[in-house]
Formats: sequence, C-alpha cells, structure tokens
Amino acid sequence: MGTPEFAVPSLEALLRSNDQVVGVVSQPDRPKGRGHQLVAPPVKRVAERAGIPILQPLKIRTQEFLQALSAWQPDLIAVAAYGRILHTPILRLPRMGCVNVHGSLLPKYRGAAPVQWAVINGETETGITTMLMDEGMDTGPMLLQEKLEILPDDTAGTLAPRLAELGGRLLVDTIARLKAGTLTPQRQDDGQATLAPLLRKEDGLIDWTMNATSLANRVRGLSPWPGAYTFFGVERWNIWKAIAHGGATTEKPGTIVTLNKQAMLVATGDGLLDIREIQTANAKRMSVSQFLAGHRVAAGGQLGSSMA
RNA sequence: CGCGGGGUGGAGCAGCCUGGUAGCUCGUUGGGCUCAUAACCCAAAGGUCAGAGGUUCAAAUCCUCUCCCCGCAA
Repeated sequence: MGTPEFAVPSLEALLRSNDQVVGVVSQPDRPKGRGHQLVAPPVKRVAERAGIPILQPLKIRTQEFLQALSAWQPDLIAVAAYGRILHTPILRLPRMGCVNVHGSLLPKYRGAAPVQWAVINGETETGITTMLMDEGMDTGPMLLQEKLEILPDDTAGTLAPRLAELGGRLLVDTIARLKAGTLTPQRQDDGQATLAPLLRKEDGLIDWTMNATSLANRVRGLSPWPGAYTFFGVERWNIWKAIAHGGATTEKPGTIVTLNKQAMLVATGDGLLDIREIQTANAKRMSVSQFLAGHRVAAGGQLGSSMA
C-alpha cells in the first residue's frame, strides 16, 4: 500500500525481490494541475506497468474493501506513505502483519511529513525505520533502522528520493529477515517521540521574526512543497533558496536591507537572510540576480504578510 | 469546460490600453582606467516581437485560431 513518489522505490524493490506482490493499494486518482485532469498516483502507474492488480478505495473502512483485500490472501502488507490510517481489521488481516516504511529515525518525527520536518529543524541526519504497524500514528515496534546524512544543501525535495531508495532496500531486507525469524521487534521509547504533522499551505508563510538560520532551514524543508513564501505589497514571492548570514541588524524584521546586482539581504529576528532563488506569480523560479535584472525593488522595502 | 498571468537580442523585464524609428537592467565581445577586481568608463555585436491567418497606408501593439510556459485552486 502506497501512493506518492516516496513509495515507488519500495514497490520496485518488492517487485525485484523473491516475494510475490499479489496486489497494490493506492489512493484514488485525483484531479491535479490546470484543467482538473485526473492523475494517477505514482505507485499506481508502476503497478500498472508491472501488471499488478490495483485497488483504489475511496474509503478503507468498508466491508467491500476488506473483502477485496483478504481475497488476495496476503502474508504481509507493506505500507509506504499510503496516506490513510489503517484500522485494526486490516492490521490483523495478514499473517505476518503490516510493515511500514517510515522516513525518519523513529521515535522521532512520527507523522505524515517526517522528511520535511527533519530539514526544517536543521537536523544533520535522518533515516528510515521499518516497523510493525499498530493502531497508533507510527507508534509500532521497530524492526530495522538505517541512518542517512542530510547535506547542507538538501531540501525536502532532494532528500526524499535518497530516503525512498533506502526505504526500498530496508523494506526488502526487513521482510527477508522477518521470514527468517531473525528480527526482534523493538518498542519505541515514547518519551523520545516527536511529531511531524502534515504540512499545510499556510505553513509556508515566512515569519520574519524568526532567526535567519531557522528561516533558511525552513525554506529548504518546505521545498518543493508547500514552498516558503512572503509578500511584497500584494505581490507574492516564493522563496526557494536562502542562506543565513550572521550579523546584527537594527532594521525591522522583513526589511530589505541590502540590494545589489547579486543579492538581496533581508532582516530577520536575528541575522540576515540572503535570498538566492525566488519566484513570483506567473514566473518561473529564478536566481535573485536574474530577478533583480527585470524588477525594480528598492532597499528598505518591507516583506511580510499580505495584510501588512 | 475550475480561475488567472505570460511568451519581446543569451538572462530578466518595459513597450501593447490610446497602431507609426526595438527600449531598460544585466550578460557577451573589443577597448580604456586601476596595484587589482565580480568595480568604473567607452564602444560593438546580437531581435522573422512564440506560430498562422485577418483588419489597416502601416501591427510587438487591434481581431481569430494554434503551440508552449507559469501562478492559484484542488
């Protein structure tokens, strides 16, 4: 069971493994992009190409779905970023249980957006944890865990594929060792647990009173979705890349302090944020030097919320 | 039929409403200045104004269609 790009390597790894994939469950096709075109989730596309039966229930807590699932007679259900909470009847369906591939070093970053939050919080390492699922949100006993370095330039978008690949390897490894009986599930230390809740569009609005380092990490963690943004007057600016500079400033947070052909420095609660890559409505993302070539922006300008 | 914006020398933009000499900030090339420079000064090259059709004495500009790109919303 899985839906987005993150789950694809896991499915592919299973398809390459010795185990048989009897079926794939993915979220329904959703209207996406301009024109409201229905788009199949990435996992579904891979499954189609591999000729694997696919289920895309609108609701999973139904008798119909449960019956369809049990008809496949799965020994084990592997779950990677499916996007729904599985309830007890499903968890108990497979003989060997449900194994989840989670994009963090549990018990840290339980929840829907572990990759993003790890970057937002400026972590220098994260990883993959496989676990036996229970009713809670990523609370089940852990099976295998492997670390992965977060590079200084990593965004959620560049980190996720590496984690996903690692996830695929770890999943196959986990299943093999489960079958061999050489794994001992390990309880999570709930006291160490942190949460990584689903991000919303609003989480992308930059709060200039934060310090520059936090903001730079936030920009990385929110890329490519939902994207960090701020307002210049009524104009919305998406900030795709920014670097934190130390140095005190007496300017009000959000003030454009320095402006030349190459750079735009903005005052924050602590330090300066050097905006490197920007995108305005109707335009592509571009380097700040490109942006400044065609847009008249004066030092002293205020960035902030649209209401300000 | 979800809403909207855009395609103008290599990059980013203005010009379009109110048709009439292709403009700005850079980049590139050559020259100059300087101990030196991504700085400064001078000069040059580089454009079928996305494409097709139409209106007009005249179209980047007005009308129609096509292609491509982007934001919002989901």
